[in-house]
Amino acid sequence: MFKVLKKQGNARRGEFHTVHGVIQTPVFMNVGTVAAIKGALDTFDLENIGCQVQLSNTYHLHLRPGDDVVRDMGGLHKFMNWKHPILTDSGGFQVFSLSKLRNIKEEGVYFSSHIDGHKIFMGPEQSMQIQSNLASTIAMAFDECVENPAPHNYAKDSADMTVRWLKRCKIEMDRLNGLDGTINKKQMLFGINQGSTYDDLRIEHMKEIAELDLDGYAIGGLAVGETTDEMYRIIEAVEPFAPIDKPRYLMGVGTPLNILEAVDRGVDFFDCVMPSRNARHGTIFTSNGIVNILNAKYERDDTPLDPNCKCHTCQNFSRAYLRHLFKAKEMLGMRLAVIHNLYFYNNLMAEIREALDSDTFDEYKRKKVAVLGQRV
RNA sequence: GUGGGUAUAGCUCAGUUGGUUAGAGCGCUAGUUUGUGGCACUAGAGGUCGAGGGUUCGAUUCCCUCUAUCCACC
Repeated sequence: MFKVLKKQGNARRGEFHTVHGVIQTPVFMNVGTVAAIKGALDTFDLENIGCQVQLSNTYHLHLRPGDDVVRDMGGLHKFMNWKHPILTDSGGFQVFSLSKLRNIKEEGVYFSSHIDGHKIFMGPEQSMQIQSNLASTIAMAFDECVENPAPHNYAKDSADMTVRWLKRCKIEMDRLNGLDGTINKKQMLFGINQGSTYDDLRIEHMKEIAELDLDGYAIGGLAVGETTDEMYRIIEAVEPFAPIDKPRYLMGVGTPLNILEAVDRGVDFFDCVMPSRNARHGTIFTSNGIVNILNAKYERDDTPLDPNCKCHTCQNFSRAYLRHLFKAKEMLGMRLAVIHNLYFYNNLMAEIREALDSDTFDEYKRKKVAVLGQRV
């Protein structure tokens, strides 16, 4: 159940109630594709960072260790010792991003494993069954993610099929939630809006899936080749047609700036690999802008990554030490950088929520936008 | 001491049968990263080719001397 506590313009401050606890929104979900946050973080680290929701991946966990293994171990929560909500991505995007040889049909997608190349079939029913075995809090619908730019007719056919797939997902999820052996019988389902960069397709698609009374609505197929302005325009076009009493989730986005702009346009949920991937490559987000910790100028810099940050890394270690760890390719460097970047993202969301609570979001956003893209 | 080898980018080495602006890998410098194939990708800087002399229209390349260094032998 989703409750909007406050609104400022289109920006929403809300609460999403789940069997695994309440999610305060707007929220950033930390990406742990294979039931692990890359950079050697465990779930205790995530608690300290202030992470509310973790995202894991249907496709990856199906391949390894196998969703049947996770089910037999009591589901993802027990398996990785995480008590809070987990959202599982459906595998639709991975088919699009990982597999070059894929054959998309009405029944589902035929493609080959990125690990050993063996043939795999996944359709809406398979995706729901796997996610039910994983027993996540929220399951995502199985969709086709179209790369931008795409021809209008291809985008329309794809969006139409994604609606048909979504209906099959809902039927299968309802069936699975009713089975005796199901671990999480209250597993929720989010639908995914598609339609490439075409306002008419996006709006028509959103209207159709809004009728299905799902637990939440995602906007997918963005940040996959279109410009940032197009992305904002699509969000604006679709927002009026998304149910107001359900959370909106912008999939795979984005930079801190993207998140501020999307919150301002009515989005509640986010996830992105950017804080963790960039951290592993030495790009650090700070309250003063972006730091590339590999830069020579930090060789003898005794200050923390971000002087205003309260994370474990900034409280205890210097830029000079972090740079050394990265140069030496020590795992610890990645770990400390990931801890910081994830803290930064989660803290950004906490500040956004506070600003919305105190009706100062506009002012907060204006201040942040001026600084976030800069290099330190 | 004798004989032989080597000397080219910060490092390890290619190369030129003598011919425009001398290459690679690593390192270095900077940039990129958006529902994550675990450490990726893109670009850039950097060399009077050990020193001196000779042959030649022209030498990093051929010859001589020196220096450094490695190996073997005494």
